Amino acid sequence: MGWNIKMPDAEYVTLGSRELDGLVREVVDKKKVAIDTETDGLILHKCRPYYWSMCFKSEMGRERRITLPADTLGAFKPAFNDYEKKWVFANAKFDMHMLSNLDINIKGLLVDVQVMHALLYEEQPHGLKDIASTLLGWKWTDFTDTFGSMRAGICVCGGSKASHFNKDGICKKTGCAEFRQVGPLDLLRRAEATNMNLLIDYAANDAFGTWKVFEKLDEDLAKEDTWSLYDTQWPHIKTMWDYYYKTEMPFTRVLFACERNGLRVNKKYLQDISPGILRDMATLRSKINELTGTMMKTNGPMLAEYFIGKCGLRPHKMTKGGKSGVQKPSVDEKFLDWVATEHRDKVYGEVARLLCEHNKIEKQYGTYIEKMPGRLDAQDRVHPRLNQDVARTGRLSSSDPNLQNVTGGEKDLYKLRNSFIAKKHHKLIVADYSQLEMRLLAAASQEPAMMEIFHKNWDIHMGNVSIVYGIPYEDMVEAKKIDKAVGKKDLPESALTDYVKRCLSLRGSIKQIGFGLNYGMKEKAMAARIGCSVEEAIDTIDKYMATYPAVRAFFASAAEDARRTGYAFTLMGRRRYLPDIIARDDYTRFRAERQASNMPIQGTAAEVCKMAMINIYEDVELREKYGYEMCLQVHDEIVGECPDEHVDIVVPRVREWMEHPFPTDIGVPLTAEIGYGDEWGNAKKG
DNA sequence: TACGGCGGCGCG
DNA sequence: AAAGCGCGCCGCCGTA
Repeated sequence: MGWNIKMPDAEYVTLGSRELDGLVREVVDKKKVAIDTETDGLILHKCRPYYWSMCFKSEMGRERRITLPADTLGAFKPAFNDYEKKWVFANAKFDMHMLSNLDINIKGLLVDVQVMHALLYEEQPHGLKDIASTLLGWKWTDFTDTFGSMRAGICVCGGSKASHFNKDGICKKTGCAEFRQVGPLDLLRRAEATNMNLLIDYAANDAFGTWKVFEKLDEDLAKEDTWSLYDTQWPHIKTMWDYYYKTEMPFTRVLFACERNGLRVNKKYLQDISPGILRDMATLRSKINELTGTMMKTNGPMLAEYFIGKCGLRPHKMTKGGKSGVQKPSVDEKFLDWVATEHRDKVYGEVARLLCEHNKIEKQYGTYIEKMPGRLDAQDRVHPRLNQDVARTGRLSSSDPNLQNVTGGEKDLYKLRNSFIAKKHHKLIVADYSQLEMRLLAAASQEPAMMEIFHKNWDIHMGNVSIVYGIPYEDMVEAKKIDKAVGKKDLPESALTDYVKRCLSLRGSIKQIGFGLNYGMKEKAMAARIGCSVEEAIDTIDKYMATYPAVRAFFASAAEDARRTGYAFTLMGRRRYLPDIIARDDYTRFRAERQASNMPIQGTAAEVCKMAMINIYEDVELREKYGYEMCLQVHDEIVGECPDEHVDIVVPRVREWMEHPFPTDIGVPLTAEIGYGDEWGNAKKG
């Protein structure tokens, strides 16, 4: 098996066996137990464990490594109900879902070795097999290698004894043509029938590996000091061990609750808007075919051939070239937009416009109309995963589906955000931080002038313009009002005087500067973004930096510190190692520098939202008395659901936790805007 | 036929 | 040669 250590024999304990009662008693007494499940699939809301395994240190100081059938789980309820016990998992939320689907609900603390690993080795993969192999030098075969491929078909008539299909889809054994895709369950059944010992051994490996990896990571976290911008403010978080157990471990339970709740989807709404979208796409497609005289694919290399080869346009940039390394002209939205405006009177200008429109609709249709119904549970709720060990900055990521990139605002042509709704007699509570990253920039740099803007509760971009250019803040506010009124046709165009226009344009450009700096943008890119000359961009940046010298110093020291220490860090002391910061290659090094200046801001913003969510979750009354349940986080936004009658109590309470995520002040006020409504897209601020 | 890479684009 | 941080997913294409 590739093991180079002495491993305890795998035990197998079944329901009704003589050993079971003794084992339950022993587990009840344990402070820490590693467990893992073997399930019939990966779907969070419906798959179930068929076997499970555990590992813990017995009285003799020796690890026990045990596989059990799922029907034994009920016997361990006394252990699962212990609030103090630490349950060690690899990918805890997944196993929690599987157990929960059998109505087994673990009350104790959820320790996840993958999350622990992500804190120390954020640049590496965090799967259990990867961790075990890099930390301990252990390897064992994965599920597919042990039990066979899931790709082959399986015969329905064959029952639990799996029979493979030939290439024509006919069962080799019976000639039966009725088949379905092989799932993990089929493989487990096959293993049961053919080699039960292998199954027992394999299942026990995962729990044992989890346990050994846990022991190592637990020690290593304690050796790792946090280095925080504000370390004196949290004397109780001295090491990464402290950080893990006080922050990430409780957060896992919060995320599990979010995933478990999911969001309700209005299936009928999706059905209703589907035909119209299909019609729009078909219309666009036929127009494109007509104009180009071909059955043109709407994306892919054919586009380059058409615009560059056939129409003779000059490409803006080239693609990377893939495996073959053949670079082709890039046909992205920017290019299509350019063609559509520069050549609007030509046939291909119109084609570009139509392609642009079509491709956006196609993407949204595929993602949110076509695939969504298959993801829903019996209550029409979708359960996106909220991954705690993916983003190197410490942010969450969302997948299956990703609800952190649902189209919104103007681009949401078919109001897809409104397909996410509250359940009956409930409202969605949508809470947003305002200008979180800009506030954290002010706090991290301790720039007094910028902090002052937030203390006065000014709009940061208008405040920046006001200070950098000496324009009275009131004028900026007035300009924005006029702009809004003209937009609504309450005022004539003539109300937009040159002065008002100047105020508005300065706000726009300084806003881009603010974002650009966070991303480590250089003046050239800034100029392109703002739509001004490079000289003007340099001038604006200079003015900005002269006004906020501490901000300049902050960005400079972010890169310098990373060069000296090898890593960038956040307010709570999470690190991101950046070996490329000393790369000889300029492009590589510059990228590391941009990452170094972005990490403290983006990473700290992630921590702010994380702490807020923990606070909200641990405010038990919110849940148990007022029925508030969290559903989703979109980086600086927390989406929850609560009964209609409790909205007035829940909203200010959620706001309070968001605005005070830490036990101490960070020197800049944080503010959250909270809206509620029946649909995600319509949650009105109130 | 399945998979991985890539281009492109959605969000913060 | 390249100069915008962090993600995930779609369709397409080349590959085995």
